[in-house]
Amino acid sequence: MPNKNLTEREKGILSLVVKAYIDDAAPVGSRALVRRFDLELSPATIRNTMNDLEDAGLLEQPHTSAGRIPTDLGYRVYVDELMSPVELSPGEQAAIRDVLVDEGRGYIRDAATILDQTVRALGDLTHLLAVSLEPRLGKGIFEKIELVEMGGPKILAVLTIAKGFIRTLVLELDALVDSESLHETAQLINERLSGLPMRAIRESVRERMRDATAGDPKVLKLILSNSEDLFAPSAEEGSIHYWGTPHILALPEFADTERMVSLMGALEEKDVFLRILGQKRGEKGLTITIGEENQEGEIQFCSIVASPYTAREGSGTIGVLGPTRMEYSKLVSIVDYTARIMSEVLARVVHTPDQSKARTGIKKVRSE
Amino acid sequence: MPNKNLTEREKGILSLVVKAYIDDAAPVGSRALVRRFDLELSPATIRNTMNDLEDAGLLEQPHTSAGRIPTDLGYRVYVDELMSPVELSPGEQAAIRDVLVDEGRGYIRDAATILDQTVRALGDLTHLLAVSLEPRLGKGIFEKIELVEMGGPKILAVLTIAKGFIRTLVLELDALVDSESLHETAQLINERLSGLPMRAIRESVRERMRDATAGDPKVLKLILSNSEDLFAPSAEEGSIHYWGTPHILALPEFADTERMVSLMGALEEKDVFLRILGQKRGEKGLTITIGEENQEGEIQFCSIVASPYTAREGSGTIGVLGPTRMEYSKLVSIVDYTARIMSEVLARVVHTPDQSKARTGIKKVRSE
DNA sequence: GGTTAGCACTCTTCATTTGAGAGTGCCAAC
DNA sequence: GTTGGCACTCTCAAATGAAGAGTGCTAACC
Repeated sequence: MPNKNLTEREKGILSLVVKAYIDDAAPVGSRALVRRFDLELSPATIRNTMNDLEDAGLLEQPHTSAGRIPTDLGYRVYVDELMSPVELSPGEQAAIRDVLVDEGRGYIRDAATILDQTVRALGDLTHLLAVSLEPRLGKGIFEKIELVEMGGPKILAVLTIAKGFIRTLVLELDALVDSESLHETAQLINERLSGLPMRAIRESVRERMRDATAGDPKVLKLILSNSEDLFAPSAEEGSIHYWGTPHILALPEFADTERMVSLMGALEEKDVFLRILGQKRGEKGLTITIGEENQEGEIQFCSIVASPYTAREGSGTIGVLGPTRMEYSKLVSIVDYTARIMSEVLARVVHTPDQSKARTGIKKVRSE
Repeated sequence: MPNKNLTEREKGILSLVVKAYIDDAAPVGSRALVRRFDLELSPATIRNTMNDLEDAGLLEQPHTSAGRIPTDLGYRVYVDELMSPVELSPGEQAAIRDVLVDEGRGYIRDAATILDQTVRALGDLTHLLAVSLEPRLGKGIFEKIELVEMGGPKILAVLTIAKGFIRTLVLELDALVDSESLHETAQLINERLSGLPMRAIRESVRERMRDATAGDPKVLKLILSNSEDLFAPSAEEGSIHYWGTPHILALPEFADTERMVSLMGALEEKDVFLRILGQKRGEKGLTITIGEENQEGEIQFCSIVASPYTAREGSGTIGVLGPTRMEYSKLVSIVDYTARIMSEVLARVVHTPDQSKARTGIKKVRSE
C-alpha cells in the first residue's frame, strides 16, 4: 500500500502530471504544467512539490533537467486514490452495446464469435490492444453423450455439459460398429454418468462403467481410454482473441523494436496472455495491472485493464493492453461496461466449439 | 515476360547484386561487388554493366551515387531465370517433417491443429511470417445428417460430407421435440439427399423434401430454412493461421511504422490474406509474388512464396511472407517441401470444425 | 571494341558545433 | 510557505565539415 501521507497539493500536482503525460508522452516540466492548467502557483513552487513527489518515488526524470514522468508507483497512486472514472458518452455505450446485443440479428452467435466481435469493437474504441480469454466451464455437470457414426471407423462423440455447453471429439476405432450398438453404448453411459460433475467422472469412470451389460465393448473401451480428454474440465482453455496490434504498434512507446518484438512474440505464443488473463479470471472485479506489477517480463512496460465476465457456468476475462501511459480513468469505465454487457449477453448463449463465422453460428429461427 | 536478351555477364552481375542485397539490405556498389565475390573484372566494367541493367529496369539507385538495389522486376528475372533452388539440408527437412508427421504421437490431430503447428515450424525455420489457409471442401458430397437433442429447444446438426469432413451447427427451435422424431426426420433427409453434391442440395432442397411423410414438420422446416448454411460450399473458408510476426517486424524493412501498421492491420483483418491465399489455391504449383505484383496495396512491399496443398477433397495454401529482399532460392525449396509433406499427412486426416488443441483432436486408439 | 585507370563530382553518414529552449536546483528575499 | 532570480544542465535541431562510397565520363590500353 503506497504512502497515503500526501498533501492535497501533492495529490493535485501528481494528477496533473499524469494527465499531461498521458496526453503528450513527453516529460512535463513545472512551467509547462502551470501554463497548461492555469495554476495559481509559480513554477518554482511546483518544482518543489515535484521534487517531493520524486523523493516519494512517484515521479522520475529521464535525465537531469528534463521534465518529470510518472513512475509505475505514481500511476498506481493515481489509479487508486486520485482518478475518478469517466462516464461513457451515449455514443461510446452504443458502440459497445450494438456489437454485443444481438437483437434483430436473426441468429445467436456462439461465444467465440461474440468474443471476436467484442474484442474488435473494444480495440478500435480504445485505440489499444483488446484481449479476451474464452469462458471456461466452471464446475461442469455432465448431461449426456451421443455417439454418431461418421463413416469408416470414425465416431463423433458429442457431449452436452452443464446448461448448453457442448463438446465434440472425433474418435477412431479399428473396426466397424453399427449405429445400433453405438446408440446402446451411449445410452448405457448416460444412464450411469448423467448428472455427475466432470471431475468425478474423470476420476472414477472405470469403476462406474465396470460390468457393462449392454453396448459394444470396443466402443466402451475407446471411450474409457479417452476419458481424460472427453471429460476434461475446460473446453477452450487455449483460446484467446485479440485485436488492435496496429493501434499500439503505432504508439511512440513501441518505436523500440525490442519491445515490439517481445510483445508480438507474447501474443503469438499465447502462453503469456493465458497466464495473465487466466489469473485475472479468479479476481472478483476489474483489475488494473501497471508496468512492472506484471508478472510476465515480456510486457512489463505495459499496463492492463481487465475484468472477468461470466457466461452461464463459465467465466472468462476481457481487457485492454497498452503502454503504462494510458487513460485509466476512461478505460476503467469502458472495460467495466463491456464486461457487464457481455455477461448479460452470454447468459443467453450456447457455447460451442465451432469457430467459424456467422455461417456456423447458432441460428435462431421462428419455426412459425 | 521480361527481356530475355541479357548477356551472360549481365545475368551474372544481376545475380550477384541480388545475393549481396539479400544478405546486407544495403545498396551494393561496383567496388564492393568485386571485392566480395573476387571478380576478375574491374569496378569500372561492373559499373557499365550495372548501368545497362538499370536501363533495363532491373536495378535502381536510391539516389545518385549510391549503390544499386534490385527492382521488383529485377527479382522477377532472378527468380525466373537465374536462381536455382537450394537443396534442403537433412536437418531442415527433419525440422518440417517432425512437426508434420504424426508417427508415434498416439493421436491424429485435426487439420486446424496441423496447420497451426506447421505454420509455427515454417515461420521459425525461415525467420519470416508463415501463413496458411485452411483446406476448403472442394466438390463436397453430402453423406448424411444426424440430429442430436441438446437439452432445451436446441438441436445439434452433424453433417458428414465427402470422406471424413464433418460440420456441426446448433439450431434452435421454439418447441420441444423428442429424440425419436429427430431421428426419424434425419433418416428421412438422409434417404432423400444422401450422395448428392452440396450444391445440388442447396438449390433444390425444398422440392426434394416436399411431401414429407415422416419426421417432425417443425424440425424439417427448421432444416430447410437453414439449408443455405447447412449445405454451404466451404467449411472454414474464414480460417487463416500465421506465425512469425516478431521475425519480420524486427527486419529493417519494417522499421517504418506505416508499413508495420499496414501489414499488421491486414493480418488482423484477414480479408486481405484470404484473398491472396485463396487466389493461390487455384494455382497449380508453387507461386512467387514479388512486391507490387501483389494485388493488395497493404503488402506491396512484401513478397510471398506460397504453394497449394491438398487434403482429401479440399485444398488450401501455405506460404511465407517477407520483404521483397528474401532468400527465394531457399524458400522455394522449403515451402514446396512443406506443402508436399502436408498433402501427404492431410490425406489421412479427418477435418473437423473443432479448433482447440490436442485435447479435442482426433484420438487414434487401438481398441485392443 | 571491350576493358580499364583516372578523375571530378555527388550524396550519405557521422561527428562536432552551436544556439535555442526547456527545465532544474538552490538561494535569498518576500 | 512562496516566489523571483540565476547559474547550470541537458536535449534537440540545424549547420558544418570531413570521410567514405559510389557514380559517370573520358581517354588510353590491349
